[in-house]
Amino acid sequence: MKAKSKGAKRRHAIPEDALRQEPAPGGEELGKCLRRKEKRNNEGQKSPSRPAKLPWGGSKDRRLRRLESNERERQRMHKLNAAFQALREVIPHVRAENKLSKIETLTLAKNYIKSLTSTILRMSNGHIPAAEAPGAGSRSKLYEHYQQHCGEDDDPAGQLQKYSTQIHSFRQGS
DNA sequence: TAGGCCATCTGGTCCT
DNA sequence: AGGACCAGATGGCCTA
Repeated sequence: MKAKSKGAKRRHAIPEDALRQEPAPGGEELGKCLRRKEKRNNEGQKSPSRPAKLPWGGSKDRRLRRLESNERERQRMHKLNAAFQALREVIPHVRAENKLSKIETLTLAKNYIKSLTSTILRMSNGHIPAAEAPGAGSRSKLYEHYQQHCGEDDDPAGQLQKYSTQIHSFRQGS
């Protein structure tokens, strides 16, 4: 994969002032958005059911709400990215210099969980102590869950190998 | 230069 | 009603 040493992020959050002022005449961000929207509106409407709405065409109040909504969306995405970062940090063998992409992180995490699950099952012969409590079935919930999601023919012993192979391939790709 | 990845904007829909 | 969530669109940055 590639090194993601992006410099200063391209876009900047719209300053607080923008929430209270008319859009700056030369406001780059706003300008870009307008251009994009214009382009989109000029290209045939993809969803005829959607009435074509003019960018910032509403009232000042509508524009203000849009900007606030953008800010919330930004914050939401930042939280999502923080969660991705936290996930990267608990997956072993993450390359130190090259950040895993989101898709890599999810794929690796999935296989890591699978490999851990198969390891636990192997070590406990399919019987988790907690599941042996009165009222619990003879097969652990973990085992049932594993069978349900991994399938009977998905060799549990192969999960670790699969995970290791994947880590290796990610490393090679970097 | 093409392709991958990402941040951001945006409008629709769902939920509280 | 307003916020959260989602998916599509767009453009910037980076590497091969």
